[in-house]
Amino acid sequence: MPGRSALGSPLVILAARVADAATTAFGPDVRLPDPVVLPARDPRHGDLATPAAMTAARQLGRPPLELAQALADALDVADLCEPPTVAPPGFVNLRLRDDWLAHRAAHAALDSRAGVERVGNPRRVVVDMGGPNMAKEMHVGHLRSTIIGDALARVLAFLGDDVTRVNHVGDFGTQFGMLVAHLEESHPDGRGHGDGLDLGDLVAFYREAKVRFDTDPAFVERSRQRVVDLQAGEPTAVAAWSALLTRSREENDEVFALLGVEELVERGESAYAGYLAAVITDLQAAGLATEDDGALCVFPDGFTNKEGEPLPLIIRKRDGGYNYATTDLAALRVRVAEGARRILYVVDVAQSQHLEMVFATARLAGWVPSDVEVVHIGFGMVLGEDGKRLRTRSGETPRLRDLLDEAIERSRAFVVDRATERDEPVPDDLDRIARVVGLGAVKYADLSQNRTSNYVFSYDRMLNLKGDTAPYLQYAFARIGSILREAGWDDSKATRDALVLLDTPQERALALRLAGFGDVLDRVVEDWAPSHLSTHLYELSQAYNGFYEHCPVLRADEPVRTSRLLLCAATARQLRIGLDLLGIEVLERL
RNA sequence: GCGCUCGUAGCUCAACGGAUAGAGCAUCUGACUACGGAUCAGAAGGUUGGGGGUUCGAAUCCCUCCGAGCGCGCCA
Repeated sequence: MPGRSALGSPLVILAARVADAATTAFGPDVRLPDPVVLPARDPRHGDLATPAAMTAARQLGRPPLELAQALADALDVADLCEPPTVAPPGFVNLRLRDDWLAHRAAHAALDSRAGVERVGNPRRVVVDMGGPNMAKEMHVGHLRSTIIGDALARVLAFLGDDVTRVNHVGDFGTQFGMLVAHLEESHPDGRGHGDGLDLGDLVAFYREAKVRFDTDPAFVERSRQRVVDLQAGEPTAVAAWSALLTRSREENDEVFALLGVEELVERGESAYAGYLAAVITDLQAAGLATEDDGALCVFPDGFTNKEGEPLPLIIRKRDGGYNYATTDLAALRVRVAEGARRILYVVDVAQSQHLEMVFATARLAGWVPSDVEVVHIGFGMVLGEDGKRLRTRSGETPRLRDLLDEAIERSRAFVVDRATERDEPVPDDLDRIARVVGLGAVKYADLSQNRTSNYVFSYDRMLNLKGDTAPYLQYAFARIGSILREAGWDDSKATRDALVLLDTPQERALALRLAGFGDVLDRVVEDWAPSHLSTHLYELSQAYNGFYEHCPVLRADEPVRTSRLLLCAATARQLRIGLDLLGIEVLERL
C-alpha cells in the first residue's frame, strides 16, 4: 500500500508509476507485491528496485526476464529516474536522476517540514500510553510505554493526525481502599482536607499499608469497605483518595516533564466509573455475558485456558466488584463514542491476551465499528546486562526517576572529563548538555530497538557516544551547526532558486538519504515501529559524516559552497525534526 | 499442557518473501599544519538453533524438534 503522507517521496511516486506500467505490461489482473518498490540494498543495483515482474511471472507462466523488460519499457519515469534497467532473474532497477535529487535536497533545506506533507484527512487518534499506578512510583516498566507512545504520537501528529495522549492511570482499584483506610488511620488529622497532606515517601506509605493488609484481617475488612465507599462516591473516602492522588501526581509529573512528554491527559480508571454498570447491563442484554462460578464472564471465540476450555473475560467479580476488563471496555467504548478513529494501546506485551479479549468483546458488542482501528502496541521487557529483568542491587524494580538521573549524571561526568582532558573550560550550560545527552541516550537506545523484543539496558552502550547512539546524532548536528554559524547561514536568506550540485558520491548519497524521510515516516506508522526512524537518522548522520570528510564546505568556491551549505542545512533540519519526533532534543553546541 | 514473543558475527542488534545476510561495540590497520577526531577509510569475524517442506528466490512462510522469556478465572 502506498504511503499516504509522503507525496514527494520516491517510494510513493514510483509505486504508483510501477502499478500503472504493470497494468500495461502484465494486464489488469496481476497482483503485485507489497511494497512494490524497495530501496536497493546494493548501490550497484541503483537506488530502488521492483521485483514485480518476478511476481507476475508465476501468475502468468511467462519468463520473468521477458516481463521485466516489458515492465521497464512501459515505465514512465523519465522525469525522476534514469532509464530503468533489467537484471536477472527479473528485477527492474531504478536510479534517481541527479537533478531530481538535487531539487529535492534544496526543497528539504528550505521547507520548514523538511519536505514532508501532511495527510489529507486528519484522523482522531487516541494513544493510550498505559499509566502508572497512582499508589506507587513510576518504575522502569513505565519507560517504554511512555517513550514509545510519545514517539508514535509525535509522528502521527506531524503527519497531520489529531492526537490525544492519554495517561490511563491506575487510580480506582482494590488497593485504593487499603490506602484510604491506612491514610485515615495513620493521619486522622488529614481526614477530609487533603491539601497540604505530607505523606513523606509514598512508597514507604504503600508498604506500611500493604503490611497491615497482609497481616490484619480487620484492616482488610475496613479496606474492602472503603473501596465500596470510594466507588460509591462517599465524600470522606473521596477526599482521602484525592489527597493521595495529588501527592502521587506531583511526582509523576516531574518524570513526565523530564521525559519531555507534553499534552498528556490524565484519564484513569476512575474516569470511567460512571460507565461500568452500563457495560454490564448492555453485555447482558446482548446475551454475551454468562455467569460462571459466581463471576460474570464473556467468552469471546478463539481464547482457551489450560484445559482447552473457553477462556472467560471476567467483567464482574464474584463479590460484585468490577475489574480492569470492565474499565477497559468502558474506556474503549467512550473513546469510540468521542470520535476516535484509531486507538493505540501502548502496553507491555504480557497484556496481549487480555487486550485481545477486550477488543474482541467490544467488537462483539458492536461498540467498535469496523472502520475504527484498535491496536495493541506491545513491547518487551527491559532487562539488565545479565539478561534478566532489570533490578537494583538490592533486588528491587528500579525507580524510573533514578534510572534517568543516573544517565544524566554519567553524561555530565563525560562532558567534564572531556573538558579536563583537553584543558578546556567546562561548558556554562553543563546541566543542560548533561540532561539532553543523557535522556537522549536512554530514549534512543530504547526506540532504536525492535519494539516487541526484550531489550538489554546498558548505560555503557547507550552513552558510548560512538556508533548507533543518540550522542552520535547529536554530535553530527552540533558539527553542522558549527559550519552554518561560521558561514553566517540563515535559512530565510536562501532563495528558492538555490541550486544543489551533486558532484561527488558523498553528496549524492547524502541527498538520497534526505529524500527518504517521508517514506520512513510512513513505515513507522505502518509497523508502529519508531526504530525505522532511528535507523534512518543514523544512516543520514553516517552519510553526512562521509560528506563532511570528503567535501569541504567553507573553503569551497561558489557555487559549490552554497550548494554544500544547503546540504548542511537540509541535514540539520531533518536531524532536528527526526530526533524531535523521537522525543530527543539537540544542542547547537556540545 | 496451551497461547504469545523470540533464537542471526565474541557482545548488542538490523534486514517491509528478493540480488553477495548488514550495522555498532570489542579486536586489528591506517588518516588530525582540516569546517569540532564524540570523526572518517579499511581488515577480520556467519552452515541465520537443528532437520524437513513451499517458492524462480527463505533469516523471513509452513511442519517438526531443541532452547529462552512472558502469559494462561475473579490484582491491574
